[in-house]
Amino acid sequence: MLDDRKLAVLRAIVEDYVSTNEPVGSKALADRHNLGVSPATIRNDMAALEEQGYITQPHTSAGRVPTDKGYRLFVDRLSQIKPLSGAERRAIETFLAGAVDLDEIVMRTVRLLAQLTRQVAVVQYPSLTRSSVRHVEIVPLAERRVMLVLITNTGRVEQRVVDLPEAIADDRIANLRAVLNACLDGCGLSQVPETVADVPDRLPPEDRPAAATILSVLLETLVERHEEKIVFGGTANLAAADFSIGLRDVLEALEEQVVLIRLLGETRGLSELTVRIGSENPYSGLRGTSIVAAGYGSGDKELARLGVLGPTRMDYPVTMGAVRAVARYVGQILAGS
Amino acid sequence: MLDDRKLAVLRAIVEDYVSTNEPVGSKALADRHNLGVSPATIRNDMAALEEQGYITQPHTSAGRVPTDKGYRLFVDRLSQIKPLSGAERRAIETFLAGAVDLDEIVMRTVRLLAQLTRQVAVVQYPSLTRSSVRHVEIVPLAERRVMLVLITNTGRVEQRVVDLPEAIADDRIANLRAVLNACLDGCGLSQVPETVADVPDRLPPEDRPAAATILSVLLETLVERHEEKIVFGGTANLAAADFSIGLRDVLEALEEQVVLIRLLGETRGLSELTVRIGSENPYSGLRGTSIVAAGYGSGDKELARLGVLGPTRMDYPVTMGAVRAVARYVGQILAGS
DNA sequence: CTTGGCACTCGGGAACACAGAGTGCCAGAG
DNA sequence: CTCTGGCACTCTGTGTTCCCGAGTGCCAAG
Repeated sequence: MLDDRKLAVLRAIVEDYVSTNEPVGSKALADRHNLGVSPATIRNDMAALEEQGYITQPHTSAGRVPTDKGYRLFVDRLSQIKPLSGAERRAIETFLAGAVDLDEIVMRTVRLLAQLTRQVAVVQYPSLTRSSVRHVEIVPLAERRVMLVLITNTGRVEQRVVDLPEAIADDRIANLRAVLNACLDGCGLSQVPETVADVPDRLPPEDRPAAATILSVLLETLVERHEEKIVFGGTANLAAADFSIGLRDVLEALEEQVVLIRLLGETRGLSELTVRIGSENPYSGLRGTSIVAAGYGSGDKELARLGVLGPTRMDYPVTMGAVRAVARYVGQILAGS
Repeated sequence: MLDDRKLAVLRAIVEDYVSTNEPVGSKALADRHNLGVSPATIRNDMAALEEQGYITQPHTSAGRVPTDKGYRLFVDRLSQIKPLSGAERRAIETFLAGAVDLDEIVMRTVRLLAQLTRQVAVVQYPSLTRSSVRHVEIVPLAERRVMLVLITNTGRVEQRVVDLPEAIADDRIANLRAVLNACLDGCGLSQVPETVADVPDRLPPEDRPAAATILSVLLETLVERHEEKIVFGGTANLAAADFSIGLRDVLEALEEQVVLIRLLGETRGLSELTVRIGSENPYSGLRGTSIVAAGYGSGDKELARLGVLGPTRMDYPVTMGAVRAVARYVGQILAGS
């Protein structure tokens, strides 16, 4: 069906189109890449490629442009992920190393990705469901009010103010805190509901109402925040890319947490790249945009995902290299802190 | 200089231009507003207004468009802030009331403002410098590692991991925590540096190295975070507004925390509105955009600022009404939590 | 299978004309 | 002195036409 030369032609078309943003014709191809054949031959190959839906022409007398299917083939079989330069790697490292807490790690990662790829960067906070408890703190604020602070092993901190049904002395709070921590230390967040079930039984009866209130807030926190937190940046790069049409749709999609999460896609292997090209992606407002995403995590556990979004016409090898590298570094930083 | 009719003409020009987005001519004005005079008279007035720099014409044979100076006069003397409808007020209230923590309050406020005004919303987190300490927590994580958590009266929580120079027992940490809280409870954050100066003296000598480390991190946190946290949303509204040119600049400005903070401007009275029109604002990339901002706070203390950014050609009375209302409600919510 | 030749198509830019909105100015009326 | 109607003038934006050139598809020959 597709012999080697046709594939070479497709690759050349994608590369040229990405770099020039103009439909590429047979003559230009023959000139710029030395394929060793004449424009006429290339035309025949192009006709075949078009026949099979890998490329298309915007209008009769124009050059060819890759279709989503064409990009897909390019990404799957015709390109190699381009590793970052040494300077870039070092830049990543130093830039991320300066972060002092999780918020800052995530914020810097967004900036980094956006700058590196000149695209819109999207980073998901380390998932609560896949984290575990590092510490639970109960801080008395007033006689009948405490603050519940949950610290996870990924450095994420959730806090919630709780109004208690009755006053409770500080030492009893200390006891409650001790019991809770004894139960939950290192416990995966998804196991928390089962694990705390027997906490009230270990407490003196008079503390149980307060404990019940606190526990219910704790569980609520886990449920509500199940909807993951996600952050993006680099939208200025959108304006530079030329898809003036649809820009509004893209911005809207970005502000919808839910859409954004679905965009990052499902997990495959850790730091395995997911590429969604144009119409492949689940949201109609994003025709014309592609997503390159990867999971990141510490050790071998994937904690969340990150990626970039840009025009279908993007430099996939470079972008994929950048996303993969950043995902790895973020994982390392997270493991180290 | 400017008699009443000329002012009425200016007002009419602003209103028409805002609603139609097209240069407005003398005939259209005479038709739509019953000023009681003929187009010719209006033309004379317009000539005077142009002479003095309140309006301008894009090209010779077009209608007039307000200048920044014209909008300024309009805002200062010709318009009344438009209060929100009852339905809108209720919507705000219920929407904000559902928030469980500070992050969520801020996030919802951004959405609310963006939706209400159909503009880009910008919200600053309650300032650290103007908050006070509600509680300091020191959580042991490992033998030589603790997490320092600082909770402010505005619900803001800062946390930082600290590596200690030497191991320290839990009960000694508890003591340190007690001393710290005793000193700092209710202390304004700006007073913290002086207040903690004598903490080491109250501790047994063997705890002082650890305490010194922890204190220095605490102070660092205050300094670093002096650069305030700020959040924006509703950028999709930018694409709808028609200033395709310069959109890139606007997006870039929005991603610069520093610029953003300066944009919100300085404090005047609480929930006093600040309006910056086009060239009045300090950042050159934002020619063509105006900012409407207000301070918000609980009680009578201004904690931070919020506002919206949109094209100079915006509906000031409505926008100002919305910003003012949201600022007030946020203040209330914050005071109540 | 490849290649050069050739006729054909179509988008986009240049040149041009034209209608319409809007202006400035002036002279006359109140 | 102020307002008004009339009038000539000046633009921009739009539609039309025309033509160039890039690029194609097809064909016949190597």
